Amino acid sequence: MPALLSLCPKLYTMSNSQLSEQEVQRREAMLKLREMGIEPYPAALYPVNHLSDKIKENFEEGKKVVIAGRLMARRIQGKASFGELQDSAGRVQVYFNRDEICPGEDKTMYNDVYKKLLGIGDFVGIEGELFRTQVGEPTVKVEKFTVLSKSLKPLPLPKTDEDGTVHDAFTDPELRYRQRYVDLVVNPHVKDVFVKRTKLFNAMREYFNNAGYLEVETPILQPIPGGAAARPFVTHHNALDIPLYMRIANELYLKRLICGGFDGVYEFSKNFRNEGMDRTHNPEFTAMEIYVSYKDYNWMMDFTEKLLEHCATSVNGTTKAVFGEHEVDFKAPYKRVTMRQSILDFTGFDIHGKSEEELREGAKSLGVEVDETMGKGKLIDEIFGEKCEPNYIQPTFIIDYPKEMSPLCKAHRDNPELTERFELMVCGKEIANAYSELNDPIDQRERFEEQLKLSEKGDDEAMFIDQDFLRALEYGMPPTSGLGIGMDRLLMYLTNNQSIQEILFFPQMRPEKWDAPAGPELTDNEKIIFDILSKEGSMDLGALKEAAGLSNKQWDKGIKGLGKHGLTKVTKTDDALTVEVVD
RNA sequence: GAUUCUGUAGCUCAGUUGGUAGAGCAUCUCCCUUUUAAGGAGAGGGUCCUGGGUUCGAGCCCCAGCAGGAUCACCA
Repeated sequence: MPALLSLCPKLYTMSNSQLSEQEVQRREAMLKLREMGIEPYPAALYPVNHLSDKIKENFEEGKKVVIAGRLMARRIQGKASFGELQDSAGRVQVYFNRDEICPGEDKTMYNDVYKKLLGIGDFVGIEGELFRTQVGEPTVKVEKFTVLSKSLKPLPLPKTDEDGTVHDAFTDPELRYRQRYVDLVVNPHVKDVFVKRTKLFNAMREYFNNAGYLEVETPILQPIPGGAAARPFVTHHNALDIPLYMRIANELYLKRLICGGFDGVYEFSKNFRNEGMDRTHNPEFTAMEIYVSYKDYNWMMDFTEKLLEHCATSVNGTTKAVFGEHEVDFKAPYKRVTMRQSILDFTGFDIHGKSEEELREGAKSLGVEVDETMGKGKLIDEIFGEKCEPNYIQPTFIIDYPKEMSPLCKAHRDNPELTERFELMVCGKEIANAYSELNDPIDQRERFEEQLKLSEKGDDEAMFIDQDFLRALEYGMPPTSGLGIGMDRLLMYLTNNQSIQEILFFPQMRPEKWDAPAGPELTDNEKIIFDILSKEGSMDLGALKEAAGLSNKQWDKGIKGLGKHGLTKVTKTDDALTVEVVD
C-alpha cells in the first residue's frame, strides 16, 4: 500500500469496488496537492468571465480571459504543453509554458502540480491571454491556473482523428444510461438532444401562453387512476391509511378545471404506467394535455398542426425532420382521413354498418388475429393497427374512432356509433390523441359502467368509475376539446432517436448491485482448504488437495483464491510443491 | 413475456482444435518550447460477469444464474 494512502485507509473504499491503479494514483495526487497547501476542492467562487465558444468566435489577440472547465486532453512536450479545456460550451486549447507559469526559480507549479498531479477530467480555472499558435489555433496562454476539483476516476477517452472518425467511443448503452454524467462529458452530441428537449417544451409552452391558456398542476398521487387505459403503480398513504395511485393521465383533473371556468388549461404531465419497458416505453414518461372550452375536434386539428409546425421550427430551425429512413415534414396542414376510409383504402373492407360478427369475419379474412372477447371497437382497432397505421409516415390525422374504444369522448354528431376523436400518426405511430370531450354526465356515467363490465370480464386496463368527476360534469362542463401529446415520442422524431432512453436523462434501469466485499471474505472452498492447512501450517500441495477432497475445479479456484487474498503461499522445491500459511 | 446475441485491462476491442492473458489509447518513469487522433524509449496494470460441471488442464466446451443489447408481442 502506498505510504500516503496507508495513512488514510478509508480512501480505498470510498467507491463500490476495489480501486484500480489509476484511481489509487489520483487519490495520491489529490493528497499530495493538499500536502503542498493546494486545496483540491476549494470553496471560493471562481471568477469565470468567458466561455470556450465565444473565445473562438470573437477571437482577439492578447485579450485577457478567465475560463474554467475540465482538462480533457494534454500534449506535453518538455517545458511546454498544450491542453484542451472543456466547459459547458465546448472546448478551447490552452497553452501551459513552464516559464510563463513559473517565472522564478521555483518550477513546482509546472513540473509537479500541472504535469504530475493534474490529470484528464480535473476541473481547473485558467487566467490567461489569447493568441494563435503557428498552426493558427486560437489558444489561451496560461498565466495562472487554479485547481478547482480533482477527479478521482479516469474518464473514458474517445478521440476524433483528422477524418472525423471517433475512436474508443464510450458507446455501451448500459454504461451510458447508468452514468449519464460521464456520457454527457465525453459525448457532446448527447447534450444537444437534451437542449432540444428543453427547446421543445419551451416552444410548446410559449405557443399555449400566447394563445392565452393557463399552465396548471394537478395531483400525481390519485385515489382513482383515470383518464387512460393502463395499469397503474399503487402506493400507500400512512396517515389516511388508503391506497394511492400514481397518475396514468391527468385528463379528468384538467376537465374539472374547465368545469371550474378556465377557458384553456394545459399541463406537462409526468405519467406512470406499470407496464413493459423497451426502447419506446419507460415506466415514467411525459405527456402534454391541453383542454380548451367552446371548441371541438375540428378546431383542435387546426390548432395541433400549427402547434407542431411551430415546435419543429423552434427545435430544428425547419419543419422537416429526419427519422431513420424517413424524412417527415411537420408543415401544416396535415391530411385528414376517417378510420373507415383508411381501412377501405388499405384493405378494401368497408366497416360501415357491419355487425360484430361480420367485423370478426372480415378481420380474419384479412389475416388479422382476433379472439372472441373483442367487441366491435376493438376489432376495428385491430384491423386499423395491423393494416393501416404503419403506412402513415407524414403527419396524418385519423378521425372518427369507434365508440367502444373512447369512453371519454363525445359521440359523433352524425353517427352515434363513432366518436369525435382524432389521432395524429407520424412514421406509423401515434403521437397525439384528441377529442371533442364528452360533457354529457348521463352518457359519461353509462360509458364508465361499460368499462366496469369490461373490467369484470378481466380487462385489467379498463377504467374505474370516478364519482367526483361525474359530479363535476353534472354541475356542467362547456363544450370542450382536449389534446394529448406524447412528448417523448415527439422528441424522438425531432432528434432522430429510435430509443426513448436516448431522450431521457435517466431512463429507468434495474438497480446496480453495490455490495462491497469488506475485506477478504472466503468462499466455502477456500475455507475448507484454509482450515486444513492452518492446522498444519505447511503442507505438501498434493496432500492438501487430497485432504480437501474437492473437485479439480473447486480445488483450483480455492487455492488460487487463497493466494490472491495473501493468506497462503506456494513454494517450489526441487521435487515438491509446498503450501504454507502466510502470517 | 418469447427469440437471439453479448459480457476479457480505466476506455475500445482481439484471443486459433482446450495448453503461460493480448493490442491501441489511457496510467507511471525518462527525453523533448507553438503541437492538432497518436512525438521517442521503457514499465506497471486482469475476479476473462457469477456459480457449478466435463477435462491432467477452461477466457474458449456443457448447465444454471446475473446484467445488457437487438428483434417480436402489449402499451404512449
